[in-house]
Amino acid sequence: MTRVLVVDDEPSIVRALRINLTARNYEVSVAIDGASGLAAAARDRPDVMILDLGLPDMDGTEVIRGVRGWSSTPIIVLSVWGQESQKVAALDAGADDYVTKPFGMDELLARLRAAVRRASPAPDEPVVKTGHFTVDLAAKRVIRDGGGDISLTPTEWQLLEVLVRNRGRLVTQRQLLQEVWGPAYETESNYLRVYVAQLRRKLEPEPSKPRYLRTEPGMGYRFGD
Amino acid sequence: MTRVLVVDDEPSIVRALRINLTARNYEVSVAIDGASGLAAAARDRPDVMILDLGLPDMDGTEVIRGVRGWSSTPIIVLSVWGQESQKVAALDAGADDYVTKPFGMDELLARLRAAVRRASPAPDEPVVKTGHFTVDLAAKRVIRDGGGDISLTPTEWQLLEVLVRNRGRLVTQRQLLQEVWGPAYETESNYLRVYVAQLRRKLEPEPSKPRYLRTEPGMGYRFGD
DNA sequence: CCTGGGCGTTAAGGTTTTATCAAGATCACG
DNA sequence: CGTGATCTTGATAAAACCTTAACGCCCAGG
Repeated sequence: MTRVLVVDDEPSIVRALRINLTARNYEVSVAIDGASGLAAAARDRPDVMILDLGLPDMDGTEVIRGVRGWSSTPIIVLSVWGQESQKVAALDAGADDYVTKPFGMDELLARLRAAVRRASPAPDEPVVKTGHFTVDLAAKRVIRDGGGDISLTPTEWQLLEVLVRNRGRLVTQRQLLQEVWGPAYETESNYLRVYVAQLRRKLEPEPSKPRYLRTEPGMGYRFGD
Repeated sequence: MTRVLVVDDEPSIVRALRINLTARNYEVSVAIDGASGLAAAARDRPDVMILDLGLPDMDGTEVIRGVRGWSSTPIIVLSVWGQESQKVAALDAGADDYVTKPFGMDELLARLRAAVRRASPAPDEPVVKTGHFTVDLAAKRVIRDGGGDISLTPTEWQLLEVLVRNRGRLVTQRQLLQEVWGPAYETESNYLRVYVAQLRRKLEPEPSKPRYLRTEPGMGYRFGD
């Protein structure tokens, strides 16, 4: 289910969006100012954001920059008609699209679909096989060779997913922490050690001699066979 | 240089776009109907397309679908005001953005920049091959010809990275020390000797007769084959 | 022939980073 | 409200890494 974060302080707009989006099977969360919008983006990891530029507490482009610092989640911006320069500033700050109020719900929904579609360009090989187990990204399953599911906790799964999507490539500790725990946890590298160890215990044939979940000391981890 | 394909049959718009885009250092090509637009897209491989929906020969969404069949080049659509359903159809067909005529050139340019930025996440050419090994900057990996990873420590990587990014060029000791250890270490040329030696031991077929990591006495080092 | 500077090599010490374990806190669910 | 699973946090031992210093080589210049 696609998760949408709406950042807007006008109750009528929030209400309209919530109803329409929920009816179309989006999962909607709402923030009513910039600061809580940034917090919500970090916490909820929405698949797409709808952001009103006329927020009470901070400039819309600041919010965009705040999110763009660590995430490439698509951002669709809302603003009143005629603010040409604002449009330009928002797009240059990293917004993906722009809708003028009052807007037609159909248009907004179409732009939303377009944004989400653009953002997910990875319909590639959702199944990765190694010599000892198979990871099915789409089905969220790990199957041991010779049969038998390996069950992972949500955090373990997220971590494995990031590594597998970048298989062969080194993923820095920062990036892992950011993508799994959020930008506020960039320095909590202990979490990584604990969870990498758990994954190794579940996946590796010899957990003390990791073959698939490899450590690159001082840099990060790498999934590879 | 970014290549833009404009598909529009209104001479005044074509002229305005050509002037403005050329002035901003885009390379502009033009087609005046849908059929030649599709042909031009296939032939020129533009980095981004600007497409007017009101073409004489075919429906705009058909053009979009035609391009989307084989390419993910960003498409920005132009159309007259008020055709709400047309917007929706175009976005759903695979357009990336939508601008209503009459439009402000600033806005169009901003949307163009946003579209190009989204589409090109990889500006680098991060793989360098020599006769004995391959350096993949993005994956932070060195692979020996004949298979087998060579693992490097963080400092070794940084040093190798600076040299490889400047391959063929002489890099002074100062520059290396500054980029790897920081400006305070400009004179610690002993560090360089230690780490260059380590890299040679790991990479060179004959470490005592360096072929890829060459010393330029009194000056610095050079990566080359 | 001697001397000194630049470079290559090596290895020990100290520091930082990582693996592993275990217990307390928190969350989800009935 | 209780229970089990999951997540956080801290401690400790092991491993990897960086720094530093010493020594030898080569070559140019005195």
